[in-house]
Amino acid sequence: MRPMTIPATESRPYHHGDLSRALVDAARRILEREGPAALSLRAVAREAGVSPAAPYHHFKDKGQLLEAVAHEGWMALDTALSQSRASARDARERMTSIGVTYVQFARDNPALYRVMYDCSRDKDALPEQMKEEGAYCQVRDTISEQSLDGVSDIDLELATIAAWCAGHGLAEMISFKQFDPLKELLGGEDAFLRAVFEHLGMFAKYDRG
Amino acid sequence: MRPMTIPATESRPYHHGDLSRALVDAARRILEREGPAALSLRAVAREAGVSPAAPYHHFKDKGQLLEAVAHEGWMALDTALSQSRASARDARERMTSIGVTYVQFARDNPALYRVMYDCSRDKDALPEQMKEEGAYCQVRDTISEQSLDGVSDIDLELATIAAWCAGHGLAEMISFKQFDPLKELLGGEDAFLRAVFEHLGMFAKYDRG
DNA sequence: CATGTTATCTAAGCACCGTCCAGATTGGAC
DNA sequence: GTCCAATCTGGACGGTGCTTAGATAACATG
Repeated sequence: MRPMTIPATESRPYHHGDLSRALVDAARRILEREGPAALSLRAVAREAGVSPAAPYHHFKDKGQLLEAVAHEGWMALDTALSQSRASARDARERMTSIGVTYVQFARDNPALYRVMYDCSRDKDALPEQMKEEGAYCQVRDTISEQSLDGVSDIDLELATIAAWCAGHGLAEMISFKQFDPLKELLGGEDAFLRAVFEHLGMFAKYDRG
Repeated sequence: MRPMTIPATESRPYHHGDLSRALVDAARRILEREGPAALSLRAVAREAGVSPAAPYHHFKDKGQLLEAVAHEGWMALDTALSQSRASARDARERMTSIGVTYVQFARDNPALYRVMYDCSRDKDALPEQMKEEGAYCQVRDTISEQSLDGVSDIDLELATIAAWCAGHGLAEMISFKQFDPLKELLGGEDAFLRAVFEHLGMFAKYDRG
């Protein structure tokens, strides 16, 4: 007695169409709406309108789904950083700009940023791709661009690590909203970020200016 | 038929004696033996030889138990840092020493360090006590000791934040064991840590030397 | 010493979680 | 049209955090 006519117009026409895509989207929606604590596999399946076991045909386990979400986070960070680099006037401004952009990304996407690093913490490793062509490379390239010619590869790598550590540390501290009075004193969060990065003075050694 | 004589010699003589203490100890034991993922309330109760509901008479919920564990972590970090400061020869060495000690603490107690910051992440705030008399103060005092006289309070606070961020960031990166080749190149992890801190160069502005 | 109060602990149960399995459904290849 | 393989569902298992009701035992009071 169920219609055999045009079931194609239903909201779920296919088996599900592209469920892995839908699951990752659902996860990101939950993440923004309710935060990382509410991100259970079952909640994601519910949000996608599918049974709790369905995700297992597309992801080995919950961790692998979260990795897919984290991966999109890293790519979003990539584009944010490269936009920031492109819009900066000179090499020096590019350095500050990329650092501030990194921290702003973490501030504006706190749940996503947390998933990105939680995945890494569980695996005891940052994503390989990030080191080979992603955000980490952009930091290294930016440092390299404004470095003096005699800087060795080791120094360049150390500077990149130092910058990355400082950025990540600052990003986490920002989420612990305890510097607010200081921020006001300095005239807003952006000014605060720039001030901290200045105090890191991490690039003095390489600065062409 | 159970003996009414000398039940006092049993391993559990009292109701439980000091269960909150026993629970925190059990939690730390599990943490070292099996890592943060295995740290469930029920596992802690099991390890302490007590029913799953017993902890609720001593802690409001699981988070509060973890906070107690984290608190002990912060205190342990406090003593490690002050020992490090006390054993350093001059002010400059004290700066490097406290930074390296911080990262070493995180490396040597990875599970505990993670619980410490996971608690903070859940509460969106670092522990108050840390800012008022704990590790954070030690960093600020150490910077203050070697600073030039004209340095303002704001600059001192910014430098402390910068140092803390760099230390925490480095501590997390170290746990992602991806700098190992570089470490070997530089002759071991300690040399690596010192090199990174040098590249941060964060105290150039204040350095008396 | 008997009594009652209070803190502590247990047993059982709730809703939820991640995960697996048997079976139903479906799209596409032959 | 038939079969196959991929996909999805319903149901189950053990685990989790947490609550409630009731047992137990230390302690203060008479």
